[in-house]
Amino acid sequence: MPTDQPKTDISAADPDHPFAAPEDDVLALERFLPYRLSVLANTVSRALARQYQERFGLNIPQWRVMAVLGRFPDLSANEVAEKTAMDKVMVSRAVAGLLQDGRLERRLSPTDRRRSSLRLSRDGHRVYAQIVPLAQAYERALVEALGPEDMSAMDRAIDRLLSAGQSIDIGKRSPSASR
Amino acid sequence: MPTDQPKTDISAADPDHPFAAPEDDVLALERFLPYRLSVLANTVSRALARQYQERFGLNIPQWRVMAVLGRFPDLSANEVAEKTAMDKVMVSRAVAGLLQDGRLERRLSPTDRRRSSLRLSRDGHRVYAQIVPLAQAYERALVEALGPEDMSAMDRAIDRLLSAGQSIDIGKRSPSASR
DNA sequence: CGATAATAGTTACAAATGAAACCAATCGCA
DNA sequence: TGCGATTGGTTTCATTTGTAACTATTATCG
Repeated sequence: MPTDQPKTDISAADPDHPFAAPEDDVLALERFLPYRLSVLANTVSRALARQYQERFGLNIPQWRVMAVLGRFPDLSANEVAEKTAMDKVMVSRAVAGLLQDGRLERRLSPTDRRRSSLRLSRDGHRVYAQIVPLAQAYERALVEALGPEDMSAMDRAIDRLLSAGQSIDIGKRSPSASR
Repeated sequence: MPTDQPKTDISAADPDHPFAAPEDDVLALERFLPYRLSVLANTVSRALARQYQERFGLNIPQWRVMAVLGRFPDLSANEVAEKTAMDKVMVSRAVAGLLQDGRLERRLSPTDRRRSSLRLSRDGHRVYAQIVPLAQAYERALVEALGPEDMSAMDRAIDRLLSAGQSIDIGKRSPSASR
C-alpha cells in the first residue's frame, strides 16, 4: 500500500471542470502509462542526444552502434542490430555514416563474403572514450533525481514490462471480452 | 527480438555490491536507462498504436487529440497541444486528418477569428467510446504484469524523472572538441 | 550437381517528424 | 489611429524512419 499518493484521484483535482470524474468512459491521458512512458523516454533521450549531437555529430542510432561495438568488438551488422534493438536497415545507415566519418572499420569476412565484421577505429575509440563518462554522468544524474530505491524499482519494472510487453494482447475483436 | 540474453556477458554480477559497475570505460547499453526507457516506450506504444491503427485508422497524434478532447471538449488547438505534449504543427496535422475523417468539429471563435474551438463529432464520440475501454484494458494488462506496488513505484518514478528530466545538465565543455 | 530457400546487407520509395517560414488576426501602445 | 510585436494556426522543405524490394552470397536438399 502506497504511503502517499499524490493525485490518483482526479475528480478532486479538477475544480475548473463541471463533470470531471475519471469515470470508465473517459480517459485521463496525463495518467495513462503508455503516454507517460513515451513522454518520459522522449525527454530523456533528447536531452542526451543533444549532447552527442553537438559534441560529436552523432545521432542516436550511431551512438548505439558505437556503444555496442565499444563493448563487443568485431560484430557483424546483424549482431549489432540484435544488441541495439534496431532493425538492419537502421544499422546499415548508421554504419554507413560512421564509416564515412572514420569512426568505424569494416573488414569482410573471408569465409563468408556476405558478412563483414565491424569495430571502432582509432578515432572511434577516442570518441567512445569521451562519450561513456558523459553517458554515465547523465545516468547518475537520473539516479540522483530518483533515489536508489525508486531507481531499482523502476529498473525492475522496466524489465518486467519489457518481457510482458509484446505478449500483451487486448481482445482481438470484442472490447468487452477481456477479463 | 528486442532484448536478448547476455551470452557474451562481461559484467560479472557482483553479489556483494548491488550496483557493481562493470568498468568505468565501457558502457552496458542494455542496462542504460535512457536506452531501456526508449525501447520500452516504443514497445508499449506500438502495441497499442497497432490497435487504433487497425480498428479506427488513427495514428498516435490523432489518438492523443481525441483523448484530450474526449475529456475536455471545446479546446483550441493550442490548448490541445499543451495537454498532449505535442507541438502545434503536429496538432494541426492531426486535427486536419481528424476533420477530414469526420471525427472532429471545429467552430471559429466569434470573438477572436484566429482561434477556433475543437470538439469530437458524433462519430468521434462513438470512436472514442470504443477506444477508451481498449486503452484501459491495455493499461490494466500492464499493471497486472507489474503488480500494483511496482506499478505505483514506477508511476512515482516517472513523475520525478519528468520533472527532473529537463533540468538535468551535464553541460561541461569537454577539453577536446568535436570534429 | 542444381534449383530453391535462406541470410547479410543495401537501395529505393513512402510516410512521419521537426524546424522554419509564413499568413492572418489581434494586441500594445506611443 | 497606426505600426511593430505577438498569437493562433498552416504550409513548406529538409531530415528521419519504416517498408518493401533488391543484390549478392551461402546453405539446403532432392
